[in-house]
Amino acid sequence: MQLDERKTKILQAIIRNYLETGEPVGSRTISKYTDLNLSSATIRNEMADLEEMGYILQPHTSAGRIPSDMGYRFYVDAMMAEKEREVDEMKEMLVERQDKMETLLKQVVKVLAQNTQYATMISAPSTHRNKLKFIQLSRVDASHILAVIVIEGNVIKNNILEVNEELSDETLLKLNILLNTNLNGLSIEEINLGMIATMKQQAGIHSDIVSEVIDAVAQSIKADEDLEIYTSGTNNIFRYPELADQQRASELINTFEEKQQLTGLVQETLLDENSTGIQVYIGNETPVQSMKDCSVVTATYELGEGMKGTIGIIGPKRMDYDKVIRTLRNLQNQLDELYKEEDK
Amino acid sequence: MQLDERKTKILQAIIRNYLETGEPVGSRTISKYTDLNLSSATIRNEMADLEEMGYILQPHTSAGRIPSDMGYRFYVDAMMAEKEREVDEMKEMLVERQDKMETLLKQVVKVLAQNTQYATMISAPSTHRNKLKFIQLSRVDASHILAVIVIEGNVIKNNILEVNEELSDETLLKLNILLNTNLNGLSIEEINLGMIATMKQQAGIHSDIVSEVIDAVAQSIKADEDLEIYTSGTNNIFRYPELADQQRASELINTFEEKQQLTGLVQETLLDENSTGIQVYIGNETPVQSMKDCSVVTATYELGEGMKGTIGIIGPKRMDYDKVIRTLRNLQNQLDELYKEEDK
DNA sequence: GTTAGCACTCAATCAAGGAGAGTGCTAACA
DNA sequence: TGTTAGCACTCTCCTTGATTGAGTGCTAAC
Repeated sequence: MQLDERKTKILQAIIRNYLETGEPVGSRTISKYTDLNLSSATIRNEMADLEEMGYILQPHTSAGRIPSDMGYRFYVDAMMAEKEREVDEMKEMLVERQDKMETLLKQVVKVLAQNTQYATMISAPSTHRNKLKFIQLSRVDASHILAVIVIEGNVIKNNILEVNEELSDETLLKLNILLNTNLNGLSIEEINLGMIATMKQQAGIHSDIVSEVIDAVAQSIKADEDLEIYTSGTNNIFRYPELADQQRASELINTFEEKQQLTGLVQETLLDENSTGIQVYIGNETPVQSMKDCSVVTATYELGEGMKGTIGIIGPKRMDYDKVIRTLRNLQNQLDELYKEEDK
Repeated sequence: MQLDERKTKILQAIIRNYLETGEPVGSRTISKYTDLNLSSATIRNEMADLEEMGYILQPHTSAGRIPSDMGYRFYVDAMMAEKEREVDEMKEMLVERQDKMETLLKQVVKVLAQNTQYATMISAPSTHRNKLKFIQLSRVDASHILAVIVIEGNVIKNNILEVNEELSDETLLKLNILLNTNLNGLSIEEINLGMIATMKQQAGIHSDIVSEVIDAVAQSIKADEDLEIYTSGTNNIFRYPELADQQRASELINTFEEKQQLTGLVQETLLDENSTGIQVYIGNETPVQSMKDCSVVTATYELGEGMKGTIGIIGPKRMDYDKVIRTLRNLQNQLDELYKEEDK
């Protein structure tokens, strides 16, 4: 059987109606809702076909129909193919320029949650393709030195190292110069064993510290990478009865609190990236188990080359895909601009 | 009317039973549960008295009794007065020594939630009585310098400052020495205007930067102070039917996500501190509106003098007060030890 | 191919009727 | 005088059955 034009229209009408109401939609409703001028009986026949084809389903024998995951998928694909809509609203909402990445991300995710009324998340831009801007070792007290690592985009990491011997000021200065001249401007991947060997040699008796620092650099970047995720609007799930029962709500809330459960989503997103950077996961398509009754829309954002992060919106399957996608596009642009400004 | 010994025993029996079951408890249950050897009829008479006195109440005419807020209060006060119980379990759970305060706090709050099966929160120790350990300015690029501020307890704050003119290495070095010699070992309050004036004078043409740095120090410490709160186990509220309905759950979860709503709790706790540092808020006693159907147990912890933070456990009114308080005492001790170790 | 009509199904709602838990009160007992 | 047994009463909860209404599938007519 084929999805002819009439079937498509009916399917879309069903989905759109369901998105609004959250209730199963019957043949009579469609008969009046669309401008097809068909009787409910005809619609019923078509609906039976659509059900057989797997686009819609009945919660129980004498209820209306609701979209299946496959139905949503069809709807979303059709919509994504449409040309982009104009973007304007929400333009000013974002903030003055922010030094602190963390504050910026928290603000973004909050605004987004308020705007969409769904639960939202954002991952800090991954740094591992990024260039080291600056390293600084300082003595904190007799047995500890502080390593401050600044990465392009002004992301700052701190690390306290324990040392056995007390280091003199000159030694520290030397080490600082050594580290900076050798490593600045390099990405994490570009630091290879050969370089490390050379540096250790140059460091003489303090070669231990060199390797400790490099370990720290690698480690501290890796460590946070999969954890820096901010969320907002978790309690929006209670707006949607189909997600609000205790079992589901509890699991979802747990996922949002234990943020490392969200890393799967981030990874998946960065993996199967498409041209727009926007993806839609419906129901079981999502990589996070607890969201199997939700839809998830993700967008990749870029803060200069290589600095990619993920934004996610989590809501019911009957999410307002249109609005969500528009909002995310918009946000992508804004973040892009923000970066350019900062760079000036 | 007076609370004689028998009434007290009956009241405690009622509360204890209710803590376990969460169901209203009837006279027959108490008649068998206690070793008083009284018939249910006698218990009924006493219960009528207790109700009149306000310690218990009936959800509806022919249900058993449940404790009122006042009843809980009586129970908790009586319990707190008892001598401390022995502490042992959970001893090893805490961690190897942690450099990063943040990681430590996150771990603590998580372990606590798993242990108690309630929702938990912890506030980072307030720093404003604390001593500056170390300041370091570094040039990041032509127009930005990075100020790293380390405070006793190895709390690290970063701050990027914009400068108009490019600063030479020598200038930076001079400024670093100036700042450190003048400010190290001082608490935020001890930095007064006279000192700042002297420093500015010594800094000559770079006096702008001195004030900017000091501003940054003050600001960055203040800024985080009321926001660094970590939570865990939010979804534990679903274990308790009396908290799990949508309205309440949604509000609570929102409170836990918008952590600044919890600052009220922290402030309150630090304010009406008692000798043990442990407080119990029952129902409407809690300073956070959304928790009016919960009980909140808070503990003040100290990481060296002046570094005080708050731990909170939020659960239903029929919380296992005994266990919670024991656990918190335990934790206080452990954190205390941890600090001493770190100081060595 | 479309539509009207009818029989059928099922969830949701409501009222009625018990069952069960628990109470208050009274009268008897030690 | 304090305690207890017993009984009538109250109220929630659960079950049951009837009703309603939305929606369907099928068939026959247009």
